[in-house]
Amino acid sequence: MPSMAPLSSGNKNGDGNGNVPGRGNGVPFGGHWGPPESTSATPSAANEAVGKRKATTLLPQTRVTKRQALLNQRRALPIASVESELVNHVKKNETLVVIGETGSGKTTQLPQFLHSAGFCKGGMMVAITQPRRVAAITVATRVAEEMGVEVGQEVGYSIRFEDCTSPSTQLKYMTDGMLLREALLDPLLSRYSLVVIDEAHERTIHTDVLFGLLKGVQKRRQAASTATKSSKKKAATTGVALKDLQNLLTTSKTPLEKKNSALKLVIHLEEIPGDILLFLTGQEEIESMERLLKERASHLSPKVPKLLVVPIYAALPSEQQMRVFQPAPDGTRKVILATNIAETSLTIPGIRYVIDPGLVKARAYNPRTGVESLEVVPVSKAQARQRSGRAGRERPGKCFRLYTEDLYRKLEDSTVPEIKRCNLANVVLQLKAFGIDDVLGFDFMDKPSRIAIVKSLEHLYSLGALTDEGKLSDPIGTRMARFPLEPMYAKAMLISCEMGCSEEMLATVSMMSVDSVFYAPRDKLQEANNARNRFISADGDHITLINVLRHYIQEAEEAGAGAGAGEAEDTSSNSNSNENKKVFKRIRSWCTANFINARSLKRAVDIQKQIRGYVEGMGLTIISCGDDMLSFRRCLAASFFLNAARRQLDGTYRALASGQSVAIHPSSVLFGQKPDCVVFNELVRTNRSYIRNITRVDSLWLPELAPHYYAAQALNTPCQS
DNA sequence: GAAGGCGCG
Repeated sequence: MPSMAPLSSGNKNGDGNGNVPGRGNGVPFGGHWGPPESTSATPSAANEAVGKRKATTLLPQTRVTKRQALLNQRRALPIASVESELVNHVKKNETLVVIGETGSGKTTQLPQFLHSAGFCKGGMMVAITQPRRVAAITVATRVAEEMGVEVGQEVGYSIRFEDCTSPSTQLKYMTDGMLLREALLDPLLSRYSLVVIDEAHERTIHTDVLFGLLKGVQKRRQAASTATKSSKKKAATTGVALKDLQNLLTTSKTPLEKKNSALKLVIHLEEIPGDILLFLTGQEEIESMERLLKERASHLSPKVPKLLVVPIYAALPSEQQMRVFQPAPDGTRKVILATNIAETSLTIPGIRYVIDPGLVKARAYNPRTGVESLEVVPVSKAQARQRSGRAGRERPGKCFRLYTEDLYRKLEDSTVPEIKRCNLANVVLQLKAFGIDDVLGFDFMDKPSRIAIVKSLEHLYSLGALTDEGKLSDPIGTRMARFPLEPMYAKAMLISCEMGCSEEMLATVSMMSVDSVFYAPRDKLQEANNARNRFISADGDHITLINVLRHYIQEAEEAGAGAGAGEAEDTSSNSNSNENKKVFKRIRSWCTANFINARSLKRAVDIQKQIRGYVEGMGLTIISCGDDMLSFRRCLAASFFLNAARRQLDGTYRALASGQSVAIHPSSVLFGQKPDCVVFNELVRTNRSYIRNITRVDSLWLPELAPHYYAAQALNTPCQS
């Protein structure tokens, strides 16, 4: 897979005011500083350093002069002037919050300062966490280059499916989720002298759990040893540097008006040439805007620059995603229609104009009903700044905000931390596995609501992961916590091993753990549906997805991959041999022909392989039920009994656990069918409440297979149609 | 009757 996202902090456009204030204990996010918006930034040492870097890396040079050039660049970074001050603060304080702008050198330089200061002596490491995998890889690679070592040696990285470290590794870049997994095996994180939590302002769920956990680790390590320094945390807010950026504020109010304004703005922008980045909320909005823009652009007078409209969102197949990086032909203006993927996850060079309608689709969670939803909500001020910062990275740019200055002032300062907006079942299971029995009393930086935690405890108890005393059960709970899966899927794996269909369940949980493998653009919906019919099972989506995975692996084997599709792609990406390229190409075209998202499916294969290893590591065996899909459906009922729904007299469905009315999602193969009773994997609310990934079951199986949950309920009355 | 913001393990 090509890596998509140049690291944001790799783009050096700081304004050169490189103050890096040290702060005392426990004052995270004590302030935010940086240049005010709409101000011109003066050229600075940091900006000049960018030019030098580009020039030096392009010229063929000897290794020695290249290192010298790298060293000069390092010295020009704002953070370089405060190295000794920073190191002293780290030595003096248990916890340090470092705030500096994008490009000031926090991510790449601070770890090297710590390395020079001796924090990696005696086999100890410094961990630096990142919210995203690509960032962990690119930063580690960059730092290794600066230190003149091979990545994986003194400087390494660790992400899911890829451990690029060795016994000599001293600086270890890793995803925050990966450090959490490590903490399960080594609760004192005894191999690390320091932990640096980068991009802490993003407040991912993993970052927030780490904060609470590290606070406990500090206390226990202090108690265990007063002689050694304990772990340190660094929280970094990335200031957004705006170069000559102006904000044009209009008065649109409703999303529809904003859409029209955005449309008009793109068409009528009489600004000097430069690409436009328009933020929209989702795939559907992007697809309709794409149609509208193309239609209008075809009627434009020849005097106006032509428009090249390029969509980008996470579910788009990667070949199409790559189009945003291709420069527009001369005389053509590129217009990128993006979701918030373009906010942090990928940086598109050459953007001169950003149009920000001020809306974003955000996850919301109602703990009372257990329903997750995606709601279109106003962005926060921090998000608005982040968006405007995507323009003018290389030269002056503009951001057009489609809302009034008054509305901007009313926006929240920052986005609500993720941990307050989602289902906590997995977090609570992990905390229990860390030995934290009092989850309600856990030291969260922002505490989720009591009801959200209690609901998660109830959920885990229903799955048998907790004892009556609320402790992690053994072996069920301890085994569940070891899987990198949602608790319900982890339990499903364990049950399937007893019910003789673990091979099928392994395929199911792998497919459930990735974004939908079916790619269905609006304009080719019929074609996509026809393609899906090749795999369809009348029993529902789970078996349909198993069929997809089986066909894929068979295709890969026929293409000459030997041991399976995962192996095929692994080899092809690591090798340049023509044979592997051919295999890779054939699998790709099979995916395209079947409207299958190759990236998602590849990921499912990787997960399948990883989970298989975990199951076998527990001494359990993976066995297939062959064609006995009845057994498998019974196993689905036994596993997903909390997510069962029955058809009502009026044709709607009632979710049995919450009692709420739901409908079968149009993406389900059972859409349009009228099964009496189903189990499902997701309950999402959009215009109405939909259930997704559904299998037809017999309602009598529920009290039979989950008597502890259904014994009291009368399910033996047949549903009338 | 008609639809999937972004990540991480």
